[in-house]
Amino acid sequence: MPLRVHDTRRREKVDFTTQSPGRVSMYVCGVTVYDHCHLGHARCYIAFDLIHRWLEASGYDVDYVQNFTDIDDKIILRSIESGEDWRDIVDRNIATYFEDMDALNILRADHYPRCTEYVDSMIHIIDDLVQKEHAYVADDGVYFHVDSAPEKYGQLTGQSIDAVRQGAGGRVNETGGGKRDHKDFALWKQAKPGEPVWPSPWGEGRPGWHIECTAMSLDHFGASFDIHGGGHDLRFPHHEAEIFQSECHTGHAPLAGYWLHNGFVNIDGEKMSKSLGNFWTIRDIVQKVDPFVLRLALVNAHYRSPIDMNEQLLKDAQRNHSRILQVYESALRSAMDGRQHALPTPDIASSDPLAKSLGLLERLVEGFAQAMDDDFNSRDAVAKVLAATKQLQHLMTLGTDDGDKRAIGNYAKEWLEETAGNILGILPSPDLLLAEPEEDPRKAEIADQVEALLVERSDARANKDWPRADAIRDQLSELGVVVTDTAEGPKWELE
RNA sequence: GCACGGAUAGCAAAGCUUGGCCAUGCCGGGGAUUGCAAAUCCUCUUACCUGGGUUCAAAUCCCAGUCCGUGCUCCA
Repeated sequence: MPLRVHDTRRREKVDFTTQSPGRVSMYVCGVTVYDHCHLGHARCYIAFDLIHRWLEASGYDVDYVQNFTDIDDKIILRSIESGEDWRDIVDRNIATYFEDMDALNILRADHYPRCTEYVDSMIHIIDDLVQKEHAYVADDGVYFHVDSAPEKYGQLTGQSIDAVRQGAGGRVNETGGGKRDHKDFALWKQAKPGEPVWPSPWGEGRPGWHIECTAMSLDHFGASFDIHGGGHDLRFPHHEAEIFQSECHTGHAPLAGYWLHNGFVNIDGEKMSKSLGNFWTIRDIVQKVDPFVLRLALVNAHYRSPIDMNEQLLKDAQRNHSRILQVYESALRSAMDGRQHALPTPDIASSDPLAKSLGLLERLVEGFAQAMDDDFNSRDAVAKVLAATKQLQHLMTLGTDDGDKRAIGNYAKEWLEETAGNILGILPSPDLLLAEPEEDPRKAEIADQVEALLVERSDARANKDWPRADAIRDQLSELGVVVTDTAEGPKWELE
């Protein structure tokens, strides 16, 4: 069953093959570290984390590079505003980046290059582009001349040069600075007073935004690599600029075998932006929402579709997540005791309910793999896991003795760990799950009072005095206590 | 304006490349269980934007149209 991926450049799903058998080189554009990460970053890096995990699970050795843009206008602006050294801003935000990504259970990439470490190679590439007359030197920097390679235009957006000229309207003439043409973009920016600078053949200055990814991908992978990823917004101009720079510099095309772009996150139907006041940072959200629940909510959509974040979505994710955890927890518990038997061969047509149930679960795990192989369709994969939780719950009722129970528990545990755990990344560690939850101090305060009322209520119930029993429950409810009657007797929780 | 993507049940959202079966979860209906609740289990109803076409058969393919989102400027 071949893996198929949607390539932005070809605009269709195609079979996935790598340049070097069994190995995948993957470059994903990282963050500009001028501030905390937001929900959109979470979506992007969870999407590529899933791709990373699935490729590894499929037997590929993945070399995953994700950069940090650690010098740019916004960082300089922050530094001027706050008086803090730009290097301190950058270091601090990189540290919080890793904290946020760890909280979301995102596995580390193999390399996290920073663009300021690559200024020399950027200068070398720019110099080469000037030599080859793909770039020109102006008063205020060096620019890439797009008309020097018109055949490369519009590869990711499908736009022709003429179309852009039309669409840009009045802006076409406002080339600004030393740019000869509206379409051209900066490779090197001459320093303004007070800005951080690096020496170059064109005077002191700093690199333009696009050139860093060219330098870093070239350094790690050479002229061509398998997957280039990033947010949907980066297709143009950033990724098209990379195509120009890299392919004109190396003479090798295409730069990347597959271009993957994740869809955006909206909040309550509106674009997330600071001006609308609906800007969610990852740190803020994980205060309110379990990071695993957030991860499930984001994974529960195809990575290319836009996703609308709202209360209902999180509520659904919360519910689904706790159902999965319930099953996982009971699997862990029954896997612990008793001696293990061999389970029957899974057979969907069998009259043995155990063999049949196992057969259905085998089918679901195959469905999970098919979903992930189909352009990393995590939405469908989640559906398979949810369908499996019911089946696993049913399976665990089928054990007739301890040996069965343990074998079934182990089977359920492995089923979930293979899919929800290792791939979707939404299972907490077993230790964490089985640990006794910390007692709420507010609970201890009223415990005696509640226990006394519960005893009274049990007496009332024993005497079939239902009005009295319900009155006590109402009384408890006023204390903020919810009572549920279970087979082991009444239990209570704070609301 | 140009480009890219989308329109599926009350809601969210897969499936469309390779036409024929079935998404999935929530909500709602019915039932089991329960003194009643909660939880759990069983079960059911409700769909493929519109109009044409192709076909034994269309959510899926073709043609035309409508509506929506995003990009074209720093953005994951």
